[in-house]
Amino acid sequence: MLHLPLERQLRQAVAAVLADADPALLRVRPCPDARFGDYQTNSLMGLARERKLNPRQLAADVVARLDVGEWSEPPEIAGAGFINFRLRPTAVARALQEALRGEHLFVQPAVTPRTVVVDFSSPNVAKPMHVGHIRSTILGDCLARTLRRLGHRVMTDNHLGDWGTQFGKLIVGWKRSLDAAALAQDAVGEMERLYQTVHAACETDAALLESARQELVRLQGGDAENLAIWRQMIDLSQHQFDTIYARLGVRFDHTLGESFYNPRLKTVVQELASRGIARESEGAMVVFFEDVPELKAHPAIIQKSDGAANYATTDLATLAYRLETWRPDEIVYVTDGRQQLHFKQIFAAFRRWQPQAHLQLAHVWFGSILGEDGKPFKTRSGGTVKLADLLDEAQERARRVVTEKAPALPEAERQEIARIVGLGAIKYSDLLPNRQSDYVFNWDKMLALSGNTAPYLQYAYTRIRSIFRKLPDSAPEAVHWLAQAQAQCPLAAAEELRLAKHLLNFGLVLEAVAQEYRPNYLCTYLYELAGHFTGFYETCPVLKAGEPERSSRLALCDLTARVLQDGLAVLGIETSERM
RNA sequence: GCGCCCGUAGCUCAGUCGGAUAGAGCAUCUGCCUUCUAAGCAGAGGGUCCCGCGUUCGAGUCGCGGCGGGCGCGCCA
Repeated sequence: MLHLPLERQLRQAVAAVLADADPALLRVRPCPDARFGDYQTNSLMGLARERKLNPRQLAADVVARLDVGEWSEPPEIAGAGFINFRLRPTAVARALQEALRGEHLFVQPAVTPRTVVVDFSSPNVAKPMHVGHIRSTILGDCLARTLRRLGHRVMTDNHLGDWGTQFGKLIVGWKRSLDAAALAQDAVGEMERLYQTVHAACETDAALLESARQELVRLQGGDAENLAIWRQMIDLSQHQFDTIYARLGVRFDHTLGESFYNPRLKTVVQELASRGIARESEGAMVVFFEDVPELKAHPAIIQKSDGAANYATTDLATLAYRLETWRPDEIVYVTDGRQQLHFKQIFAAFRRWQPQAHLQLAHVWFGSILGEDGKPFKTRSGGTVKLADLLDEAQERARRVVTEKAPALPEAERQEIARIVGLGAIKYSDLLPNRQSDYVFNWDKMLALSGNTAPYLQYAYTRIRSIFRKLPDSAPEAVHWLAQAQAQCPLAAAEELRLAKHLLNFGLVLEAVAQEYRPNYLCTYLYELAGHFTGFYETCPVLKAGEPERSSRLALCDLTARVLQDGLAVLGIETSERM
């Protein structure tokens, strides 16, 4: 967080040299290589180019006016016009003391908190949650947690697929071949069976297909019996969703499914039609985007030729409802990449509909989950992999490892560790790759307990906690270091200083995650933090060190544990005291 | 046909928006447990960043053209 005063001073210095330079373009970032220093700015080279100035001369002029001695050694000009800063250890120590006093944990809360709606997960009623839902659920939850951690107001909303043509077939199945015992045993499995049975039969049975259509029409028309069946299907499904979300630790502020917006659909269509945004084409109501080159060939249908609305209509109604009700600054949609065109259409249609709205819209998309063969991930028999089974297997595999590595721990504790490690492994392996990459699902890699994985980070945390368990009750609290550190610089060892400096960048990384919707930045940061900690752990004895090193190192351990725990919590991953 | 994304070490992938000598994990090889948890650490080898042209002080990153792969493209969501 010491890049902040450096950046502030840089802006002042540049303003003194070039009064009209845009301060927003002036940034101080961590150096890519510690040999150059701790922080750098490369902004002056861009500035020099715009104005046809000599970049090194500009850097020299700026450095001459740069007052950063409180935090940094004298800045150095390097290369084509970089300015490098090397933090003074006393400034690092000061930031650590603030954190020990509880003033911050290396995160600066947002100066202007925003209201952000995060739309994610969105499973379908009457279907089991499967691997296809995992990325949206984990990514969306992590982004919500990141934004909250930075001090923003966040509303999570689960836009359930609880309406649509599939309910015609489901109701036919429910009425004709429902197995009550199976429903009591595994409601979602039974509903899935009903749908698949009827769907397959409709291929050859035209009369059955017609029945399904009629049941759908009755449902849409408000038929009491069909509505009751439909509501029961939602309740049974919601129970399944709640079970999974509880296991994953995912929480929604709202669960407003597609059906919630049914009463608003007609109005949306009428309004778009009357405003000339949508027009009739081949019997359907269609929004054309002649002015958007990318969408010129891709108009959006908002009402089918049979008069029914579709998902574009629902999404527009949803968007408008959220805007009216919650007044957000931003809405984030977390879905897979195949819906890119759809969201471009929705956003473009919305801009034309409500051009005055100050609302940021983000489609945060992610790649597919593939099997080892590079094709969409399936079970050996070719079915979809159910999320509950996936979580079970992760925990079971983790349990075997825990039992092998820590046989002395009581059974109940090993179970709990296996839960934390197994779920952590799944989440971390999902958040670690760039979200836009296709994700190759691999049990061994996911649950590998070495390398850049959740267990490695969780293990680093337990090693720290283990030190504190060994602390005699009479030992001074870590905060006692405060008094000692006033007079002397305790961060003498290179490993200590490196670890301490890395702690400072926690907030910077969280901001990057929120800015680009990329949790993998946080994964990388935490992995580096754990790496710096183990480097420190190997070379710097803590409990056996004399004072003041001992207190200083205890403080460093305490802060590292807190950042690790907090960072993992932002990823939605728990920590354990022992492993 | 058009659009979006991808192509980086043997394998799986990062690369913070154009910055400095391109990084990590796995795998391979060499060391390190009488010492706060070895689920660990230290070190080594390994590269035509798909190809070509361009933009500029500087390109894995931007533009154009190819090659290869994935996905999408009016009444499913």
